[in-house]
Amino acid sequence: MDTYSPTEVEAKWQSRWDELGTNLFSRDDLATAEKPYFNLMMFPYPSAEGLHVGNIYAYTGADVWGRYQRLKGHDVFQPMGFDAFGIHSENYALKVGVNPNDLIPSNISNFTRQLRRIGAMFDWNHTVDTTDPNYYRWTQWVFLKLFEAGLVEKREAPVNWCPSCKTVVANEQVIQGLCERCDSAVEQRQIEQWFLKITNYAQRLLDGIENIDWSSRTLTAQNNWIGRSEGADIDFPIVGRDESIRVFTTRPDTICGATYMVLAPEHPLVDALTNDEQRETVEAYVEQAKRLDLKARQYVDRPKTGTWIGAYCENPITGAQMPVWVSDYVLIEYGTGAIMAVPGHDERDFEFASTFDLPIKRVIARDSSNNAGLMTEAYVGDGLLVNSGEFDGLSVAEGKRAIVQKLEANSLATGQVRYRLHDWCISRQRYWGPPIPIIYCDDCGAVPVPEADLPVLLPRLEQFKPDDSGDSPLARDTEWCSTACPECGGAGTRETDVSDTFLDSAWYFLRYPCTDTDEVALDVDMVKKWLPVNSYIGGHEHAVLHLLYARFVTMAFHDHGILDFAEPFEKFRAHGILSKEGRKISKSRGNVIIPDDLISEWGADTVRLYLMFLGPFEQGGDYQESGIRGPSSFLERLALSVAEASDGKGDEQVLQAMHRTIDKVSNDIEQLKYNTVISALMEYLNVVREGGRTCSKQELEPIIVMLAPFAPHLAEELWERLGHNSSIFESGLWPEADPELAKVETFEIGVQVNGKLRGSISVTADTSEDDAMTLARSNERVATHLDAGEVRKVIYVPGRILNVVVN
RNA sequence: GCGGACGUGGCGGAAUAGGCAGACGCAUCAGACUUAAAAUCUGACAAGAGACAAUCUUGUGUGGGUUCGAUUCCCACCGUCCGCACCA
Repeated sequence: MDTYSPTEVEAKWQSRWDELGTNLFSRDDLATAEKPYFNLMMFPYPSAEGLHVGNIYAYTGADVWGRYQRLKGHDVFQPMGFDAFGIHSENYALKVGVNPNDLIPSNISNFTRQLRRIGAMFDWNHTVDTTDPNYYRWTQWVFLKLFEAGLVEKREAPVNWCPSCKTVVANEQVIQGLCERCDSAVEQRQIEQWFLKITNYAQRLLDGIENIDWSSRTLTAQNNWIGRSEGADIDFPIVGRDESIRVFTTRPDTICGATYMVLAPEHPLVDALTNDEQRETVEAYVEQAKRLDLKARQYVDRPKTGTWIGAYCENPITGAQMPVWVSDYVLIEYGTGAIMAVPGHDERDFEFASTFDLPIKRVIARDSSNNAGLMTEAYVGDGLLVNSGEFDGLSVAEGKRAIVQKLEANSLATGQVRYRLHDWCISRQRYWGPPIPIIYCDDCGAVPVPEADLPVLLPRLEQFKPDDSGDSPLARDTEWCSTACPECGGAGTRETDVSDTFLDSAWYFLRYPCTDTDEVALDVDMVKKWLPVNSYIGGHEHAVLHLLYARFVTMAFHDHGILDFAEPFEKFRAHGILSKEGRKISKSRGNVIIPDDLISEWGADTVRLYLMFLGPFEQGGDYQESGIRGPSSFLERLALSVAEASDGKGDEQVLQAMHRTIDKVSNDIEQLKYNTVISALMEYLNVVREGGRTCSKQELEPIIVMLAPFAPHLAEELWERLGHNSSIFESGLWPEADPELAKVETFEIGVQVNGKLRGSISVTADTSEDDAMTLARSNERVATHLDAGEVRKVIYVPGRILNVVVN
C-alpha cells in the first residue's frame, strides 16, 4: 500500500528532526526556555547485546509522556546518557577478553543507533557517559564536596573473600556461598573502606517522602528500607564486672520476660566475657560464623546456633541473673550488636530458647484467659503486662513508657530511635570505575585531591583482572600510584579503590543541563532553571538504592549550599515489566525479542504503539507475537482515512464522539493508562469509518495530534499531508474537549427487576422517575416481569440504572 | 516469615466515590471482493438449556457477609507475581 510505508516515513522524519534540530536545545535555548519541563528516564548500562525490548518499553513510555507535555506547550528537555562504569561491564570485558576502554565506545554507538531508531525525542546535544573523564571528573568532585561536608568516612567493613582466588568478590558473584569462578567457599574479611554517611539523613529521607509525588509502592519500599524503629537502649550490668552490655529493644515492656542475653559473634565483649572453660567452644563458634559469607549469614531458614560464653548479666528491673550467649542470629551492624532475649514474645528468641532449653516466660497476656500455662509459640500481639511485678496490668504502650522511665531515672536506659538503613560503602576493589580522589601521605594521612587536580584519570591497564594480591588492580600500576602529597608535597600514594557505580548515577540528572560547560560541574543558572526534575520514569528495581542515593546526594548538596532544592525528583513513576506469552523474558529461557528485527518488520511507530497497547504502563504487559497486527492495521486505516478525507465540515454526531474521545484520552494519558488511550483512539476511528463513510479532515486532525506521542513519525507525516507545514510538535496543539459537545444527551440505561437486567430504556439527564417507569413499562419484557408481583420499591439513579423491586 | 501488588472469555486486557461485565485488540469461524492468495470490508464469538427462535439459568479464584443491586466494599481461605530477607 502506498499510503503508508513505515520505513520511508520514519527515515524522512528522523532526518528532518535532525536537520531542523526539533529535539535539540542549544545553550541559549536552555537558558531562555519559557516553560521548562525536564523529562527524565533512567539511563541504561550499554551492554554488548544492545537494547533490550524492556528498555524500549520503558523509554517509549517515557517518551510518550515527554511528547505529550510538549504537545501541551512545554519546552521539554529530554536527555539520554550511558551508565557505563561498573562490575557488569568489567565482568563482560573479562569474559570476552577485551579491555573495557575499547568495548564501551562501540556499545555506546550501537545503543545510540538503536535509541535513535525508536524515534524518541532525545536531545543528543546533552548526553553523558559516566566513563568519560569529563564526566567522572565531576563524580570525583561530588565525592570531594561530600568529604567537605563531613559525610565521608573511612572504616573497616566486611567483604566477601575467596581464599582460593585470594580476592574480594562482589555479592552477586557468590553463588550459594561458593565463589562463582572457582567454587570454593567464600568467607568474610574486614578491610578498610570508604563510606558515605547516608544514615545522617535517615530521618530527613523519611520525612521527605511526604512531599514528593511518587508511585506509592516505591515510597513504601523506601520507607521499609530506611526502617525506623522506636525503642530504648538499655544497659544490663555484667555480674562480677564494673561494666554492662547495652542492648537496643523496641519492646522494653517485655523486659521482665528476658531470660538470657545474646551477643553477635563480632561483638567486642565476646572475647572479654568468655571464661576459660568456654573459650575453646566460643572461639570455634566465632570462627565458624566468620567463615560464612555475607549472603549465607542472612538466610532466615537456618536453624539457630550459638553457645554460652560463661558469663551472666543482671536484669535491671527484676535483678534476675541471665546467661550471656553468642549467636549469629544477632547482627553486629544493627542496634548495639547485642540483644536481651525475650523468648515468650519474640519468634526468633523463642526458636533459640527452644533449641537450647532456655526458660520461656510470659509477660504479656491478650486477656486473663491466656496468662497461664506453657507457651507453645511466641506471643507478639498486644495485651496487658503480667508477671512483671509493679508493672502488671499496664498495656503494652503504657508498659513501654513506665519501664523506660524507671530505668532512665537510674541512668540505665535512654529512649532511642534506630534505622535499618546502613551507611553507603562506595569502595570497590576493582578496575572499571572512577578512582576515589584520595592521596595517602605518611605525615598527613588521607588527603583529598584538590579540585584543580581533577580528574584523577583511570589509567589504561592491560591486566585489569583482580589478582591474588588482595589489592585493587590499580595498585599494580606503581607509577600511577606514586604522587606528591597535596598538603606537604612529600611522597604520597593514591587510593587504589574505585567508587561504586551508584555514585555515578546519583547525580547524573544534575549534569544533563550543564554539559555545555567543562569549567564547572554544575552551571548554577541552568540548574536553577531546569531542576528539580519534573518527571522521572524508571524501573521499580531501583526503588531503594539508586533512588535513595540520588535523594541523599541532593539533600546533602542542598545543605552544603550547592543546590536550592532538597528533593531531586518531583514526580516518579515506576513502569511495569514486559513478559512474553505469559513468561518472564530472559536470555536463559531463550525468549528474548530482538528490537532491530521487530522495527525492520513493522516500523518503529507500530512497535511503539503495540508496546503501549499491551497493558497499563505502570503494570507492564504481555507481549504476543500475533497481537502487533492490530496496531499495525490501525495505523494503515488511519493513513487511508487521511488520504480520502474531504475538506467539508465534520458530521455533528462524529464530532460529539470526537470530543468525548478527547476528554477520555486527556484523562487517561495523565494517569499513564496508555492502553486505554489507544483503545479510545481505535474506537473513535471505528466511528469515523463506520459503514465505509467518507470522513472530513476536521474529524481527523485531533486524533492525529493525540496519536503523535505514540506514533510520532506517522503523525508528522499525516499532519503534513493534511496541509500543515510546521512540525506537529512545535506549537502546543493538544486538543481541548468542548464540554457542550462531549456531553451525552440521550443514553441507554439498564432496567433491572429485582436486580436482574430485563431491558433498557432511552433517557436524558433530566428524565424523571415517573417518566422512566412509564418508559420501562412500555418494554414488553420488562412489563412481564413487573406484572409477576407487586412493585415494592423503585431505585432510579439518573443516567445510571432503574431497578424495580417486585414481589 | 514479613511487606506490597494481583486473580475477569481461547489469549492480552476494559469496566471499581457499588449501577447494562467482557470496551479495544489478538486468535478462531462464516461471508463479500478475487481466477486464486494476501490485503481490505461485513458479521459471529463466556458457558449451559431452549423449536438452536423468543427467552431462561449460571458466570469476574473459593466460601461467607453488607446491599434494591457487588468484578468493585467487608471477613476467611486458595493461588500467582514482585520486593525484603533473623533489623531485636
